[in-house]
Amino acid sequence: MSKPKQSSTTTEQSSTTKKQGSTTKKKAAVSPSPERRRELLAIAADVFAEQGYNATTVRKIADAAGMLAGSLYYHFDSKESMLEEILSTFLAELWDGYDTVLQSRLGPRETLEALVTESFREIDRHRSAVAIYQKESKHLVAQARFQYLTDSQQRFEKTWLTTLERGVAERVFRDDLDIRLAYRFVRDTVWVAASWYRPGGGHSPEEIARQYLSMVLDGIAVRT
Amino acid sequence: MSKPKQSSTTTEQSSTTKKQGSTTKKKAAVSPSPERRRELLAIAADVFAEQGYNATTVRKIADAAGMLAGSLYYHFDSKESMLEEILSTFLAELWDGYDTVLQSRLGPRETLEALVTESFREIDRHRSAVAIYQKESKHLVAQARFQYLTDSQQRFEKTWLTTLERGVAERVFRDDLDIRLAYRFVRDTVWVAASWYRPGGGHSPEEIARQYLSMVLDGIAVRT
DNA sequence: AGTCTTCCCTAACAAGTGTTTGGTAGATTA
DNA sequence: TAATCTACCAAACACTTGTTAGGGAAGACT
Repeated sequence: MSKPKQSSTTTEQSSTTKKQGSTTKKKAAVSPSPERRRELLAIAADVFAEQGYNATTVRKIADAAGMLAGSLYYHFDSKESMLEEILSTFLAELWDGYDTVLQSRLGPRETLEALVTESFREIDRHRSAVAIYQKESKHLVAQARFQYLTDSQQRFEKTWLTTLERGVAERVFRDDLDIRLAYRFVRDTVWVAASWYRPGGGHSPEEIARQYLSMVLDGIAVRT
Repeated sequence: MSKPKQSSTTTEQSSTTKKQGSTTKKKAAVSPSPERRRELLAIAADVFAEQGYNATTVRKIADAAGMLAGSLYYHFDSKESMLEEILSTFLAELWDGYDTVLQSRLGPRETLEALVTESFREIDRHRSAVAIYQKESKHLVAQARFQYLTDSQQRFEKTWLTTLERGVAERVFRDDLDIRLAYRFVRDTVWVAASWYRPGGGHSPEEIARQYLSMVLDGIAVRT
């Protein structure tokens, strides 16, 4: 929201926009160390998660990092590119975990259990990123820059739907449910946990996964 | 986020702050018709829900309403008071519905079913307000002005926990589950539906409620 | 007829926004 | 020792933000 500078629509080589003119890509500061970047991104992610992306000013991030607003631009192109880097690294690691699960070619029920458990582990590791993803992804998908969010979402949906359909075909999941509703049900129940989950809160990710799976698979009612 | 004007901290009777000095309470425009207010609030709620509160400028709301930004202040004190009115009227109607259910003194399972069904009806009626509530309430509870959000949340939690505990005591709900986890499970699964639910999408609120209840109560696995 | 009331517009304001530019202290390298 | 590089600061910039003040057109009421 904003994007100052840039006068009209097409002309770009005008006056103030000098950018750079040396190395390879866009501008991206001089040569910041990757470790410091990660530190700052972790801080930014926490602030984004707590206050919301739009409500977070670069000055607040800088405050939390013990520096001034302008100094952030030594490490990052823009506030938005911080957000992008946070979300894309999270999604990359998430799919790393998912792919490992999917390559094991388990049965549908075991696949579902493994995916859910893996999801809770990711929530444990990337709590802030997950919270940001949930709150902001809906607006971001409209922007071309965040195309990978849409891609990921579609792959996500396909993965889950396939698993559920396989389960129905193999008679381990009920066949009297709207499968898309079931998908959203499973998906949402898992990820909203990021909004209240705090690491070190007595429950390990695996424990939470076990209980959630127990409820999702068998329900909360007593069997009669 | 902002709050311009108001120079220092305590002095208030300075220069520009004339406010008014006539009727009774704060300032609140002259005498806008309640119907027009409701119209504008509905529009504002849609924009808030779609873009997020902080990302929504008063000019965007005014655009959607076919008027200019300043004109909104004939009807409302501030952008924040629009948000407050949207959320408080939603919560009032929600508790209206809940209280009707609770006063029927049904059994725990029937209470749960009725509460969930009522929740989906509210999502149907106040889709935008629910979406706003979910995204923003976490930041808002910090502000004294939104104290009623905290109150409502606590009453919500108490209502659900009591119902679940009663169910466990009467042996209709499983006793091997962490009841607080079960609470969050039920609560979240219901309300996140607002993020994808669109009225007229083939499913009535009652239908969705039925399917959700079926999953929550009996699980998605086939009974063996 | 005139006065009031309702509802909006025009035009500005002060504060806050993301971002840029130039500089500089301290470590690293030549 | 001088040159270079790293990571930051200080100060500004163009723009956007919520909000206000004054005014005016159209109808309602006296």
